[in-house]
Amino acid sequence: MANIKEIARIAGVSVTTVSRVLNNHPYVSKDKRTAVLETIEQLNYTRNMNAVHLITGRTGAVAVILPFINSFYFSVVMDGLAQAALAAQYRLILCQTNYVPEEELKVLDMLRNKEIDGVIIVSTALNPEVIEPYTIYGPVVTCQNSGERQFSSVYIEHYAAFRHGLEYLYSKGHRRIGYCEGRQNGSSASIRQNAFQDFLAEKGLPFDPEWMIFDCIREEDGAEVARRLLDKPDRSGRPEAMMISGDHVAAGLIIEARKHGLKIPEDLAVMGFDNQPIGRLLGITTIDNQLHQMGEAAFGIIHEHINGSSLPVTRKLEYRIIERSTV
Amino acid sequence: MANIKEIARIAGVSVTTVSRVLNNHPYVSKDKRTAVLETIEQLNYTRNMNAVHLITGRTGAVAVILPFINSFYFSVVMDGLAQAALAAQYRLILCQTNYVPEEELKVLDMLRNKEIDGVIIVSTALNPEVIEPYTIYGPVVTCQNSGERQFSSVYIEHYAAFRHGLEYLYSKGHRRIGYCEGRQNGSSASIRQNAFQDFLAEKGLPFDPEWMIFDCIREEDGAEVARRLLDKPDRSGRPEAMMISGDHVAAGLIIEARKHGLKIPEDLAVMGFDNQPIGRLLGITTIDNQLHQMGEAAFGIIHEHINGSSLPVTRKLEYRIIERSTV
DNA sequence: ATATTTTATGAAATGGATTCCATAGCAAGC
DNA sequence: GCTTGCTATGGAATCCATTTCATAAAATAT
Repeated sequence: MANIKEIARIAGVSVTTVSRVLNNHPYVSKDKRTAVLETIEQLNYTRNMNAVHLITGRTGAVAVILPFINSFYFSVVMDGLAQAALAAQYRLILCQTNYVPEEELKVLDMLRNKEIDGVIIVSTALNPEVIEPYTIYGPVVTCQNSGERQFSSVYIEHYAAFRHGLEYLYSKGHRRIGYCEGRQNGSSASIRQNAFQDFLAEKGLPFDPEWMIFDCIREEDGAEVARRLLDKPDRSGRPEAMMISGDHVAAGLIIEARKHGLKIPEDLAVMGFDNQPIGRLLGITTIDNQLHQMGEAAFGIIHEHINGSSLPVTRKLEYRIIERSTV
Repeated sequence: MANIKEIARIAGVSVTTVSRVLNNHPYVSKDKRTAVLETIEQLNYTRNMNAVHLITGRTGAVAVILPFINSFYFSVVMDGLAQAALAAQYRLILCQTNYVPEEELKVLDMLRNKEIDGVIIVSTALNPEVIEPYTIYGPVVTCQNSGERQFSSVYIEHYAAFRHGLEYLYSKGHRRIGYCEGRQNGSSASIRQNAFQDFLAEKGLPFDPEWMIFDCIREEDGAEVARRLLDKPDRSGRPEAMMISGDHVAAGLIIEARKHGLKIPEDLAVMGFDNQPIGRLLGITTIDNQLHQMGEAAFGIIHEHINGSSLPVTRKLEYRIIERSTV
């Protein structure tokens, strides 16, 4: 109802003065300031932020693109983002896109439309070259390695991390190694797959396509893998060790395998990924990849971009193996 | 750069006509329409949504208040919300508040400021009477039962659901029943606590304050509870059954208890809550409380409110016991 | 006493779209 | 031949706050 003009009229000052009071600018006399504040109080006035956004060209909001929030990986990254955004007094628009490219493009269009100040892409179905042109409208930060681009990124070196895990299995004497992955396509998944295949090739280890299993998303998928491996009557037809991206999937596999009397790690070694609480509980040896820090860093970078720094940044995060008892 | 005025000038029409084209209004001749569309294409024009928000008084965005996203409960509800919002072409602003009242009030102020069209409160530290006055600025929906209020809510009947679980334990012959809860305060937690105490009193069952354990948030807390219970040398000093709000906590307890040689459910029956994937994996008997549907319903209600329906709605969701093998 | 800086204030332009209201041509109805 | 209704179009008001520019008084410096 009430607007700045009315406040000005009633307080007997100009709209400029009201705006100054609102924004804590100096050069407002004490009496006028109190007059304005009193009128604001009386009329229960607050500014219409849409008008502010229009004139300032800023909204104090950043969009976050991810496929779904209901997964350990994304909810931890999101928590890191949200924590940082809260501290910086920024708003996050959660754009859960289900990996639908059109939806993701709509979000990038929000940047053109000036609805948001920046976009953080946690995971996307879009190719980097599709994203790049949007950077002229505002800062974009990805949480995936997207090569040499005009936008910033924060990521863990999946290739190195995964190889490191494989080296660890190797050092423990394991030679027949299998591998479970989530979605087969997807940038980090294919990087991990390369790491896996390169490693086997370099070490001259046996490669059995049946030991490379995709679409392991949920706990139950891990259990299913256990059943499938146990189906093999011949023990030598089974891997000795499994590298599994996602501790929850590893947990499913372990619990199911134990049900069938398998000893972990004696009969089957299991190496997880993501350092999830369930992994800690079950004593799963895993690779911590600092998801929370990734979120924090991604927000930090976009925040800097919004406040002027225009050069793209590439930040690699550390990973480390957490030795527990499943290898 | 380019605005509607410039498009109008170059296309040789009025701004009104451009606006009509933009909004698919009828009464625009074919040639003018194409002229406008071509000019838009040429100048790579998109509208400034902040101007649209200002004049229309709508933003197409809804804020979601919750303490943290990184937990099963909240991420599932959020997923439900996000799914519904995507379908309705709405944006969700994730306001992770850490249960800090000032932050929550800031979000409600966004409603006053017209930055958002509505607020969905998944969980809050604020009392309903503090929230109520904000409903004059726009629709508010809570995911907690907040009594007779001027705003809508969607919730499961925690009291009934919890009692139902207790009845189930009772029907299986358990008499010495313990209870694990997350935060001690918090509306649904205290409702559950009442249900627990009322039930014991009515059935004349033994109540030991040591069997009522709070601050069980994480898996590890459940493991800690197991250790504490096992410390009791005397078996009759231990409960026969535990009612645990949160399957992940139940999982922690079960895994730790089994490590110490306890048989579940023979030595200790465990009933979970929330129907989480980990519960399914471990065969935990639990209560499903339709969290995803809660999110969907909450969005549905706020969407209806935004589109006119002003009467507050109260929607109760069904719950059901999922019988597995820990009771 | 004069020149300069600091403080205080407001008018008007700006950001960019939507929509009410007015006007007019043209077709159909009686 | 006259009224009513539909299609098409534009002018101007509206939404509301920020900021530049101009002006003037007061305070400080020379």
